[in-house]
Amino acid sequence: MVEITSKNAARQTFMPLMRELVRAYQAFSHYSADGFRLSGSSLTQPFTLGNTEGMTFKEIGDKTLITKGTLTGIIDRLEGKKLVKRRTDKQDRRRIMVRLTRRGERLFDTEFPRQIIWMKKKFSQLSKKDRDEAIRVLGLIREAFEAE
Amino acid sequence: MVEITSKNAARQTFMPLMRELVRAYQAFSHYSADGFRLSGSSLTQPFTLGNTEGMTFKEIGDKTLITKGTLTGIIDRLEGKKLVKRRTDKQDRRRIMVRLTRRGERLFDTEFPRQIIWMKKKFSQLSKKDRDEAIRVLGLIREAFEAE
DNA sequence: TATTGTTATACTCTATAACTATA
DNA sequence: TATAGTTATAGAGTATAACAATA
Repeated sequence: MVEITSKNAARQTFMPLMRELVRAYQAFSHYSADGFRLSGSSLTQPFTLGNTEGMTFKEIGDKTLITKGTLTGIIDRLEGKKLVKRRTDKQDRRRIMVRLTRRGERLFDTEFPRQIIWMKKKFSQLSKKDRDEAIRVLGLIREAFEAE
Repeated sequence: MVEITSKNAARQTFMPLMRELVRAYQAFSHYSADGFRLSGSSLTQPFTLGNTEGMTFKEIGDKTLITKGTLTGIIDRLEGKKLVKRRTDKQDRRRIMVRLTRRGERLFDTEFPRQIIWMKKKFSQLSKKDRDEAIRVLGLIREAFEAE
């Protein structure tokens, strides 16, 4: 049924994993609770600025893999919504610190837990053992792709 | 160090998994070989039209979770590049079949294997056992989020 | 009436290159 | 010169609502 070629061998071996990774992430991100959608690599991820003293553009970019030009626009929009504010670093005036405003913090403090509760309902369908396994193997995948 | 509240309990329990899922996917998708980038839920995923007789807009939308208005634009662009073509279904003239052109097939036949080879280099860093585990737990995650 | 796909609208994310200000 | 961030440009994905054609 299946041709035995090295091309097909590779497909058989890695396609299912690749597909499952995409599908799992897609299901996860697409059905995130509204108002706090977790898109691929954007700042809407609550992992970035919440519970920090602020970060420079450079730091945010390094962490999220967003290029600086793109980041300016994203921060502009968040600033427009009064969720973050810019502040020039006094030591090095090229640097600009970005930090949550009170309103931004309030959003993270209210919306984020709501999101968590919703996530909990979903992730609870996995056993503790399976969740630990998931964390472990996802870490391996990340390391493999981060290398170089 | 950590407050013991139900909110924090949820964070402790599910945040690491959530974070690893996002980071692993991010690393995977961001470093995909150029020219064939795998974005979140777009048709650039080789899983959609390759090796099919064509699909209707409805079918593609259901499979990729892309809404119909968005899909029209995506197909327009692919058609502009002469990678796909539209054909009205004769039985039900409301339906339009989308199918790879010869050029589209050629792209999938050449670029896709190249992508696979690159993926192989990365995924090979995981043992067979870990890859199987990854497929299994990612399937569980997908099922949890797809339910309802 | 219901379904399939299109159009119009508006917004976000994306990268790149040229630019300004600072170091 | 090098680094941090902005601006300008161009393109792609996103959803929604109103619409046309067909069933």
